[in-house]
Amino acid sequence: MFSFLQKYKSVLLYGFSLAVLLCLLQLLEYRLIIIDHAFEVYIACIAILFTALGIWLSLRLMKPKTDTPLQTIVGEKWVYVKDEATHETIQVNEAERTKLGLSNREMEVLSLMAKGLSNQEIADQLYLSLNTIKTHSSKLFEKMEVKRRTQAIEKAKRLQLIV
Amino acid sequence: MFSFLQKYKSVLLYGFSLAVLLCLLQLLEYRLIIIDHAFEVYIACIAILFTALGIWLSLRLMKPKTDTPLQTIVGEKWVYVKDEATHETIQVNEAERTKLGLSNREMEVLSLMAKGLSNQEIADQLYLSLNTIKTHSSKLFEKMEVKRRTQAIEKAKRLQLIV
DNA sequence: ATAAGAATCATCCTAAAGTATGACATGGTT
DNA sequence: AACCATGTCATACTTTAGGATGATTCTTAT
Repeated sequence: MFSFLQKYKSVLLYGFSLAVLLCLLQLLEYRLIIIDHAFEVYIACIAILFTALGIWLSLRLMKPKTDTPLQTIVGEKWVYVKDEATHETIQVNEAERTKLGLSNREMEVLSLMAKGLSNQEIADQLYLSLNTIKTHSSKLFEKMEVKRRTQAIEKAKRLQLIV
Repeated sequence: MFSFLQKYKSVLLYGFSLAVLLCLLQLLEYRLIIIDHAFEVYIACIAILFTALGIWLSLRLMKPKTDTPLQTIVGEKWVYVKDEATHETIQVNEAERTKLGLSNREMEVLSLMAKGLSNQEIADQLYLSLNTIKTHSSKLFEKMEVKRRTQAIEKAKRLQLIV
């Protein structure tokens, strides 16, 4: 019963406000029926009002589909980590990281990837060989079950492995 | 004069149909005023009609030109999304978009890139040639002043061009 | 009516990314 | 001591990405 109300609350609200509006119109009707010439004005008012209602309604009904975010995760462990590059504390989803079994270096490479660096640039930044970065990224993709660095970035951001 | 008609033809059309509708209502009015009890029905008809008009109007005015049909977007799972330009995928930060001068197709390609798709997958998705996607992405990088797709994704997310 | 931009596709070429495999060193675990 | 995960690097190879340029069609704006 409660969930029913929850689910259809918007519909009920629309219905209710429509009813109220109609009641108001009824009231107006008896007031205006005396003034014979005001009829057209009355009709015009109704027309405008309900046009507006229609617009409002459609705008309302269009929106709700968009605000369904991907991550509404509850009850997970969050860890605060200091970022060497920017010295900012960043939130990382440690649970997902251990689940995927990503090592420190792999995380480091991943976050630099997400910043848009090429493998060569990552190698320069970490004072490593290009081949090493390739190895890391290959293992990374394997563990994350993705094929490309762009997929890795997308998944990492979605799982809040990186920020 | 002709271009004026061309430009505002939709507005004029709306105005014209509204006028016709009102004339019809006027006609109905004189017919129904005799049947005293049908007044409420009359009002209800008007209300429904104009609500519908409002909905129709707002739908029309919301999406003027983008006639991109139903799209299938690949990720880890297959999701069917109706891309209407105003919703989730495109046009989050319109100001930045126009500042960079990104076209509709470029935005579309950009958002699919950010989902982790390869150029070939994007081409398949949009029923376009691989070469076309390459052209789009090249122009995209030029306009965004980046060198790689990962940089484009990073910048696009930072500027909220995409979600 | 013409110019401009958007969208499409092609070819040729280079750079970067990604795969596969092997090797070696190190630090912690059993 | 033997084992294992991690990290490092290399070679060889395939695939994908990206740049440069040109051409065509279609819509839109001046």
